[in-house]
Amino acid sequence: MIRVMIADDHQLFAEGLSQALNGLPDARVVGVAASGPELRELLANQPAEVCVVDIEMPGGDGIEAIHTLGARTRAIVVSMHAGEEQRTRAARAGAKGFFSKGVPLTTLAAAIRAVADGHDLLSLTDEERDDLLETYREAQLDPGAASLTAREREILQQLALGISATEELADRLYISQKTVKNHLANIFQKLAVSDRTQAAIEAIRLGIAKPN
Amino acid sequence: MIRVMIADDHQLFAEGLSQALNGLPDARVVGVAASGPELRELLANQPAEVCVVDIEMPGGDGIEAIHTLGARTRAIVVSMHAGEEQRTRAARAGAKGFFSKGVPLTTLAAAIRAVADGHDLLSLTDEERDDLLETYREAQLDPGAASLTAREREILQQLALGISATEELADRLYISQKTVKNHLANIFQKLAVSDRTQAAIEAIRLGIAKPN
DNA sequence: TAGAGGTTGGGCCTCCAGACCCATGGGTAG
DNA sequence: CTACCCATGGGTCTGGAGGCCCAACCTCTA
Repeated sequence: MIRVMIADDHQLFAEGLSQALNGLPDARVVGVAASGPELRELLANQPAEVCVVDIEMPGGDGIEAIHTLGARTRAIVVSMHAGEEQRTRAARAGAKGFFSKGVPLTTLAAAIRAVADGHDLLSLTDEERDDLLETYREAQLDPGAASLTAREREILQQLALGISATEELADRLYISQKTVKNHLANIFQKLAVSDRTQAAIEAIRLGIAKPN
Repeated sequence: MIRVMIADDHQLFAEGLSQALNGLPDARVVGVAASGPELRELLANQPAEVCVVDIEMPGGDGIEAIHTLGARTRAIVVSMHAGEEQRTRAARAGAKGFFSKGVPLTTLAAAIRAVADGHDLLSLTDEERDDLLETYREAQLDPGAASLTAREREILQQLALGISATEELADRLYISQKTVKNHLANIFQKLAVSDRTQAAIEAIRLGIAKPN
């Protein structure tokens, strides 16, 4: 689980991004700051692996805040305007990534994973960076969830959609009720849960069940 | 359920806001556009009650798009810079609300509910508007969820956290297992579900279980 | 003051969920 | 060719989930 902190003076953006990142199965937003100083304050009490910072913030902008982050917390800079001079400013400040706010969420998510893994996106060429991000496109699931088979995933998806009865699950998947129960038993073990209610909750949390 | 559409060329913002609004129990984002023309196209195939439009968009900005919305779909304009002249531009275009991107998410959520209810926030004084938003602060829950009692809500919260066993629920709430089962039976009826798995899913969907 | 609704419990019953065994066939990797 | 894993399915058993009925007690309100 990657702990992420967000710093942006536009609250609507910060809260939206926070919700979106929390929707990822492998990241968790642990704090939202509206300024550089507030970010430092939050980080003093709450560790985070990655920090998403807006370059344009009133009252001492994000660049200064990055300098004081320390080695444990790496920064990704986002900006409204993706100019080359802003990119170099970010790089000089020690940021590990730089993105325009026009990029898709999946790109930022991949960047967060890559940076949390120790990569410095700003030391790469555009092509190298895109290739690297591609490999981080999909969420690193929990060890338990990662070992789920395709069929088990199917069952979980249905379960998270509210299909909780064994009979209905069997009907939808065209298999016997006994097989459904066997699959569920395996799922319980892999996810370390004890019944289908907890399995459904875990499935939603892990993002296995696609919301629409 | 209020159907919301979002138009913003900053994809990161649009997707983040989309996720955040989908987190609300009484709203659902049915489309995300990156430009005015794309918004019109989406609306042609998919109705929506409220539309959140960025005023600054390349290639024919949001203002023009609002003109063509029609009576069913009402617009709320958001902007990076909350200038007075932008507000009047939005008002003249027929928008029903105007907000800086610096406002908290809850304010936008309240505005969406108010506008969906037929209010025109731009025809009010600041004070009147704030009062009105205050009354729309909390989500209008589904009829079923709305009739849940405080105790039933507590049970649901625990359930959505993964406390699925009757015994554990009873222990946490300091009541007998029988009472837990009675409460659950009432919850099932009110939410129109048939077991605790479906109840937990509904609780998460309705936002009854606070994520953290 | 009487009634309504919420919370707390009881009893009883049926049936299914989950735990623990097992076997077979198909695909894949060594 | 031989294992191994997966999907499929069987059997059995016990505990608990959910259905249905009921009753105290409390608070609030008409």
